[in-house]
Amino acid sequence: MPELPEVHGYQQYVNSTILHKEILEMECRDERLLKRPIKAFKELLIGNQFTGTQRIGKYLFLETSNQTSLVMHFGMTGRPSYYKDAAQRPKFGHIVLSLVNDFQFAFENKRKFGWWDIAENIEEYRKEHGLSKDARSLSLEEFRENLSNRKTDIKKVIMDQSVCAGVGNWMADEILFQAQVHPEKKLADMDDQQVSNVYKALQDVIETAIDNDAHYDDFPKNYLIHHRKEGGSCPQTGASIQKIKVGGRSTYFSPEWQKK
DNA sequence: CACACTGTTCGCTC
DNA sequence: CGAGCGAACAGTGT
Repeated sequence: MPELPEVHGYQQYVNSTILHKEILEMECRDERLLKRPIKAFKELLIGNQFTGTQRIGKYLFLETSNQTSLVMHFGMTGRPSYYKDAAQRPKFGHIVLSLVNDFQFAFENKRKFGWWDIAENIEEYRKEHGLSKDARSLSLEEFRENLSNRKTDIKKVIMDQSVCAGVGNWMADEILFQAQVHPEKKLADMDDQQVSNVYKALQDVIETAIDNDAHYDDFPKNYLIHHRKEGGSCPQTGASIQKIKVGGRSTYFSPEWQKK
């Protein structure tokens, strides 16, 4: 599930559930989800509490009372879950924190592509991991800088987390649909106006998704997402939506509407 | 059985 | 060294 808007929602969820509550225990059922020895996480978390959060792209940072942050990445199938009764532990809640108020916090991760890490300093961590500033707070000028002179398809470029952190597969398709740009268009063949159209669509799609709590059914009628399947009907032209592979990912677009 | 999936990371080539 | 590319990772759903 999680691209930028979903992780934004997870951040709100964390903020309203587990901040400022002492962590008593940590249990992890599959340590492949941990980027460091479990001992390091326990030392950081047990007896401590979360004090705030930051989100950069799809990465969520949970700050603790001693500066160092817990880093969460949800992969393709992750979400947080807060519940009281241990019997309510979700089926895929592979990592669980027990809190002082008898509530539990589970990191659900069906497909196990998500992970936890530790960051001493969030800004340094961001740079070390090649993340741009969060797409939502990126200016047009910064967006242009991050594009530099990349040679590959525009879709691959905007999905690159060092260009505009937070964009994933469906958002990239939606952005390019709104900007009327073909996903295989090369940056070198785009003029300034087209680049700024992509930037504007990027911001619009993010805000629309957040306004609607990442609930796709509520997105505007003219969004591709309602028709994002092979043979779907383009909400602008009525033409048949086409499916291709770009950068190994399924890509949907409207042939006449999105020009190469 | 084959394939798809809203993501990242690794190893390889250029 | 960096960009680009394809495969790998793991599990579930159709």
